[in-house]
Amino acid sequence: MELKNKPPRERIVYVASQLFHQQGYNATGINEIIEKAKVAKASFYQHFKSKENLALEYLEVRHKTWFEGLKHFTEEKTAPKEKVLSAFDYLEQMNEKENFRGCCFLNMLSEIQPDNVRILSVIQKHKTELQNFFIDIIGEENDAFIIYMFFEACMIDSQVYRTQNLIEKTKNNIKNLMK
Amino acid sequence: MELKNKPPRERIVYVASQLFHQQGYNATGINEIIEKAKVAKASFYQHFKSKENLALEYLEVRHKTWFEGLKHFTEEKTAPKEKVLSAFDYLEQMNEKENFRGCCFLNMLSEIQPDNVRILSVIQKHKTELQNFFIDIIGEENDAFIIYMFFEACMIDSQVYRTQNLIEKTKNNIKNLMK
Amino acid sequence: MELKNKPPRERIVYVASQLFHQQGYNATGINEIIEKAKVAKASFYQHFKSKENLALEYLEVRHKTWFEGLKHFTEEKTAPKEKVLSAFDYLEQMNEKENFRGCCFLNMLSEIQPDNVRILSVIQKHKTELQNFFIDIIGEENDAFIIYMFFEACMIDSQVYRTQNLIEKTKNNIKNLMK
Amino acid sequence: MELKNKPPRERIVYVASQLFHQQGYNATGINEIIEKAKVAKASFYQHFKSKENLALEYLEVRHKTWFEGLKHFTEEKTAPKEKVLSAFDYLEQMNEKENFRGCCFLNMLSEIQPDNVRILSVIQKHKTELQNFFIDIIGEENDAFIIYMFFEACMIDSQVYRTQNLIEKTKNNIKNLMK
DNA sequence: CATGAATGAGACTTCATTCAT
DNA sequence: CATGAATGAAGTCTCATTCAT
Repeated sequence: MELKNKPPRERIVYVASQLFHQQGYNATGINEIIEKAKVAKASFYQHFKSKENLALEYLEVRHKTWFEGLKHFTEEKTAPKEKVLSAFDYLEQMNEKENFRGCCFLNMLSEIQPDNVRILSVIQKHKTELQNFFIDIIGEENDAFIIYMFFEACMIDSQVYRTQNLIEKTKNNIKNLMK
Repeated sequence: MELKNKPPRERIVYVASQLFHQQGYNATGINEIIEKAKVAKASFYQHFKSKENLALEYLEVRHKTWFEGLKHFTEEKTAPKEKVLSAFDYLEQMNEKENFRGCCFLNMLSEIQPDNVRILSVIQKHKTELQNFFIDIIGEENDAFIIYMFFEACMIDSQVYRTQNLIEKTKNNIKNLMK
Repeated sequence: MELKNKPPRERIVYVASQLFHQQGYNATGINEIIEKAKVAKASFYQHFKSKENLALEYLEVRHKTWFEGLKHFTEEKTAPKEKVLSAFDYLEQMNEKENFRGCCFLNMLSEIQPDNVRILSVIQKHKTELQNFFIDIIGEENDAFIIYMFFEACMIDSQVYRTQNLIEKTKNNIKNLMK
Repeated sequence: MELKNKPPRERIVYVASQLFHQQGYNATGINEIIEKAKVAKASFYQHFKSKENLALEYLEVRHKTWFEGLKHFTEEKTAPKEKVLSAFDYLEQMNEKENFRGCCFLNMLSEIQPDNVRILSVIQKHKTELQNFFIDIIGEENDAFIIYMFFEACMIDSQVYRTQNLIEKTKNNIKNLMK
């Protein structure tokens, strides 16, 4: 992605997204962001009232692009079973692409304070949409929640062990479970 | 827990455990720890070479006590199904007790850098032992992994929504699935 | 020198120069520097990436001003002998002015670690320029080195005993040696 | 040198001497000393009331052993010229042996505060004895001071450039100057 | 809309020293 | 004579944010 020609605001969001996801939210300082985004400090605060506001934008953008990617991956399939399996393929691809850093919403959840409702609600919205995604595919709510749980656990497990092992196992299980 | 009469090292670990779990690792400074543990800063560094070393001890202690709690909860049951169900009861109880802060190992995982092998391996050890815990109960490995995935997902989900809803649903599912 | 109206960076360098030279490099903390320079700590680190970078600037500035002083002292003389003698006069004057603290490059040399190439090379540059200064005046290299050695030894000796005694003796010797 | 079987006090002085000379006085902490000397902290303060007292002992010991080494090097020669030349040989040998760290008395001088009379007087004593050493050999005071200045300057110069170059030049000069 | 300079508060860590045993 | 635990002060450096231009 060519940053040079993008407007400052986009550069900030892009750089921050990389850094927040790879090193964590608290471990990433404003200074590092503006330096790598080649933006003056005051310009940063012109666009974002605070670091937390940047975090919100980061999550919103991620929410959008992540689901776009997911839908792009699954839309070519028609059968529910195939759609579900390609959701797990998407997971594997993202793990490779992003170095097994897991779910950036859950990572953020680990770092925020319990009273931070603004960020928490974005995280909740994201997970609720994921649940609805599976409900839409599968139809039956309880089964959809089981797949959702597999999905969440696979995401976590691949972050813990930095492998796709459990995802592969789970795809096999799904092949047997869903007729 | 009465801190006053405990030796400084224990006070440090106890206070740090509370704070790391409730506010996160990076959000908790040495200053806050020593102030609440009523310990001089240099005393802290006499006991722990660095903050990371304290993190390691925190995770090791947590690993030990968490499994003690889990085993204490499940050992009175004999049937595998009952044992599994009480593991989820344990989860619910911990959520209440600790304000839905989720799994401290996964929270720490979100905050460390990818190259931090020391801490990562403690996290991996913990999750591997949890898998083995379910394998021991259930016998069959694939089924055990499914329960493990339910467990992980429930832990995450209750941290996201600050409710026990998914845990309750999952316990009902398990009652039907395991005959 | 009126500090109040100077920009922060100059205030820092000026105050640090005084303190480094009078108390030594390691004995002078950032806190003392910023307090006396009336500058916030973060402002300091905006201007200097580290204390060592300040040390480098300190030596560079000193290198420049010290030679300016030396040349100012000697340029009014024409005969080599007179030029050399006024170099020693300069030494005496600096001793009085700076409380017999000796050569700040040699003082720094005592404090740095052997692998600190950045600072070492500034020190070497300074001493090489001093040798060249005497070579330019005297013409013959071996004789110039003898004067250089006298100069170095006098600088050291006056720091050890806090007197100008050896300098006076040496000036007399030079009067006899150089015809 | 086998440290294990020596009494604690000797171990402290030996270790401190190495560290003070190689890394500097302020850069060497008590903790590093007692750790490498394998001595408890309180034991250290049983033997030395303060770090400064250890510094004094370090300099006193060094003063003794350094002159022993010098005399050992020069006593086999009879002619003044030869004695002087072997003093410079001693310098070269010490440079090699101690990694061109220069004169530990001058290094200490760079680190102490101007009002530290206790340490200053040890340094002065050492340099005075060196002057007397050359006076004893040469007889004539003024000539002796010239040799003393050569010696001091060579010591400094070899610390600056980490070479023996100026020492070699100076030995050649002395061969010509002293008939 | 963009900027470099400045900031108070706090980060983690080490200093030389003393105390109770 | 020896010791491990504890300490107040200070060390260097970074945090998110604001200000004047």
